[in-house]
Amino acid sequence: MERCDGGALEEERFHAWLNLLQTHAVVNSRIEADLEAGSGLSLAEHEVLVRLDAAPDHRLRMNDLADLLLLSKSGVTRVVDRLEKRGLVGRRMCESDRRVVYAASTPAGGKALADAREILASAIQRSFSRHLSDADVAALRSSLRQLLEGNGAWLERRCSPSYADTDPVAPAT
Amino acid sequence: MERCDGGALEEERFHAWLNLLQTHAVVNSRIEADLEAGSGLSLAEHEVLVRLDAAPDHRLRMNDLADLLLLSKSGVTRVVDRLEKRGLVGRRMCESDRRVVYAASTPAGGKALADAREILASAIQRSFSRHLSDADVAALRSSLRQLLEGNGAWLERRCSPSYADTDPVAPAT
DNA sequence: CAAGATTGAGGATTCAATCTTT
DNA sequence: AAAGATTGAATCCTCAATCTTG
Repeated sequence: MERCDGGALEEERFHAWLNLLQTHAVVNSRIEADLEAGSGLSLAEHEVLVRLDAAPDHRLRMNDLADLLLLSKSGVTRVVDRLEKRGLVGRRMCESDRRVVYAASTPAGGKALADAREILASAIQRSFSRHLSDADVAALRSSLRQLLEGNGAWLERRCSPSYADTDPVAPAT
Repeated sequence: MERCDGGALEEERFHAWLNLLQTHAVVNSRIEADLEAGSGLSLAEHEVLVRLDAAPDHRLRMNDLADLLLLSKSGVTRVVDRLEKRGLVGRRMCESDRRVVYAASTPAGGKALADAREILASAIQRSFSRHLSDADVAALRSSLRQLLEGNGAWLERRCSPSYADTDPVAPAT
């Protein structure tokens, strides 16, 4: 607690939190703008394509997609609606349990993702990576990971989509 | 470019960015939920009150408020609308230039802010500060600040509202 | 009844257009 | 015409209610 110095430490942390807010707002909006301008995909749409691409058979149940995306279930329904209208994903029924719907990546979706990859990589480079040293990145990830763990939000599969070839654990369904 | 190792470094940074996204989403939603439950204020509304409270005469032009808040001008108009309906801020005309409108904190707004302070402090403590060491906080702030500077978004006054007593520069109008 | 998914309603935000004042 | 502020339309998101299937 703040018993040591009457609030200065608390201040320091309050500002650190403000910085996190600001940084996210600035970096994210720039990256999303670059991605959208270059590929026509929002970050949310892009992440759907990433997750589907990473999944076995390039498909996922809507529910599982919602867990991965940190988005409400209805939010996922809507993102998938938009992508489906554009032909980038499709819906497929499950034979064994007719309640579930699979979202599946289409060839066009795979191509859109491939096209977006370079664009996103250079956007991240421009607005994020370029400004940090290797040590910064390592320390940042460590702190961010502590925060995720501390808030009960650390799921390995959430944080390591197939963008990484390094896949230490099997993608458990 | 990624000429060093064929992509592993790039991967590392891509994941660091994903972690930033996730951490912001998780930490922020928890803190905002706590604040909203305890004080009825959203983070955006709270920040308006903070900025007005920090300003000379407890008032700011709508335009300046928009700069500070990292929100569009119309967004500010709407937040102020909501707060005005609840009596927490008021609008005042400027005599010398009748185009400008001041948003001014009311006594009720000051009280709401005072009430919210403890709630927000403990929310930040619970979902953020508690999980980081002093060294973590220092390193995190350093990295985040580099990112802000690198993206041309570092404005001292933006990142140090009057929550801090330390006010090195005069709040230029 | 519980689980998976969708739909409807409502909130918050942004862009472009508008209005007023300089 | 330019600056300050607001408004309208559109988008995206969430919550609660609903529908279907197990």
